[in-house]
Amino acid sequence: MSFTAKELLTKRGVKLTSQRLVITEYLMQTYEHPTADEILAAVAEKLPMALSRATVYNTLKTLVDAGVIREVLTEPGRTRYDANTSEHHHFVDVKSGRIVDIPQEMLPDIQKVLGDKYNVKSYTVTFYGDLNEDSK
Amino acid sequence: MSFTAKELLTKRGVKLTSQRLVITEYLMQTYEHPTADEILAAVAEKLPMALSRATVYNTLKTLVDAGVIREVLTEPGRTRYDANTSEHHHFVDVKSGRIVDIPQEMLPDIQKVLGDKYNVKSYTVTFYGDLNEDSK
DNA sequence: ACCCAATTTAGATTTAGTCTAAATACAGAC
DNA sequence: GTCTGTATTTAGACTAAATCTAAATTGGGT
Ligand SMILES: [Mn+2]
Ligand SMILES: [Mn+2]
Ligand SMILES: [Zn+2]
Ligand SMILES: [Zn+2]
Repeated sequence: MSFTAKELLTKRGVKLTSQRLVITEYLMQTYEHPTADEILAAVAEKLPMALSRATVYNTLKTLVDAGVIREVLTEPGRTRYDANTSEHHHFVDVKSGRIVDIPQEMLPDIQKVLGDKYNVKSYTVTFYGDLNEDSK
Repeated sequence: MSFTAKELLTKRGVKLTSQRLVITEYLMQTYEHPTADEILAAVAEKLPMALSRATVYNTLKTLVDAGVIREVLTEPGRTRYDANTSEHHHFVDVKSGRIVDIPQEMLPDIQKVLGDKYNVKSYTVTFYGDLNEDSK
C-alpha cells in the first residue's frame, strides 16, 4: 500500500524528471520537516547535474499543487515541507526545534464545533511545548 | 476594565514614545490582523515626524515580548499582528482573506488530549473556509 | 530518431525583515 | 525647570526567502 516516489508522481499526473524524483524521495524518507534550502542542500549532492534554487521552489510548488506533499507553517518566515499528506497536525518541541506529526485522530472532532456561521474547509493545529524524553 | 494604550504600555513596563503609542493605538482599534508594512502605511500619516521601517519592526518585537500584542501566522511569508492577547484562534475566510477571532472557549478542551508524552505549553488553531455572509 | 511543450537553469529581482552607527528623546536626578 | 545617561529612532545598507526572466535542455509521445 506504500507507493514509491515514481508511482506517486505518475499517479498524480506529475511528469517525471530526475529533480522531481530525488526531491520527492528525499521528503518521503525523512521525518523532519525541511525548508527549501535544507532540501536543496541535501539533494544537490545526490544529483549528477547541478540543481538550481528556482527548480527546488518550482518543484515544491508543483508537488504541493499535485497533493504529493504539503506546506507546514510553524514559525515566521520559513516554509517547511512534509511528504506526510494524511490529515495531521504538528507538535513543535521548543527546545530542539523538532517537529513531530500529530494524527488527526488524536484530537477531538473540532471540525464541527464552529456551527453554521463558519464553513470550515480545513484547519491546522500547531502545538508548542516539550517532548518528553522517550522521543522516537 | 478596558485599558488605554498608554496605560497598557506603562503596566507592561514599556517606555512611552509617540511611535509606540500610535502603533499600539492603531492595533487596538482595528479588527484586521495587519502586517508590519500595513501598520507602517496606516500609522505614518498619524505621526508628525517620519516613521522608519526599523522602528515599526523594533516596536512590534518590543510589544510582542512585553505581551501587549501577538503574532499571527496564517500564510507563508507574512507575519501579522493582533492586539487581542486573549487566548484565541483564527478563522481565515479564503475568499476575502479576512481573519476573524475564534475564542478559546468555542473549542473543546484540546489542551489535555495529547497525554503525557507531550507537554503542551500553547497551541494555535487556524481554520480555513468561507464565512457565511452575516459577517460583522 | 524527431519534435515540441514542459522543465530547468543562472542570475536578476522582489520583499520581509535585520543590522549599523549616528542623531534624538524620554525619564529620573538634581 | 535643566541636566544627563540610556533607550529609542532613524536612514539606509544588508540578508535571506521566494519569485521572475529568458535562454538552454529534456523527456515522452509519435
Ligand atoms: Mn524575509
Ligand atoms: Mn521570502
Ligand atoms: Zn507533518
Ligand atoms: Zn486575533
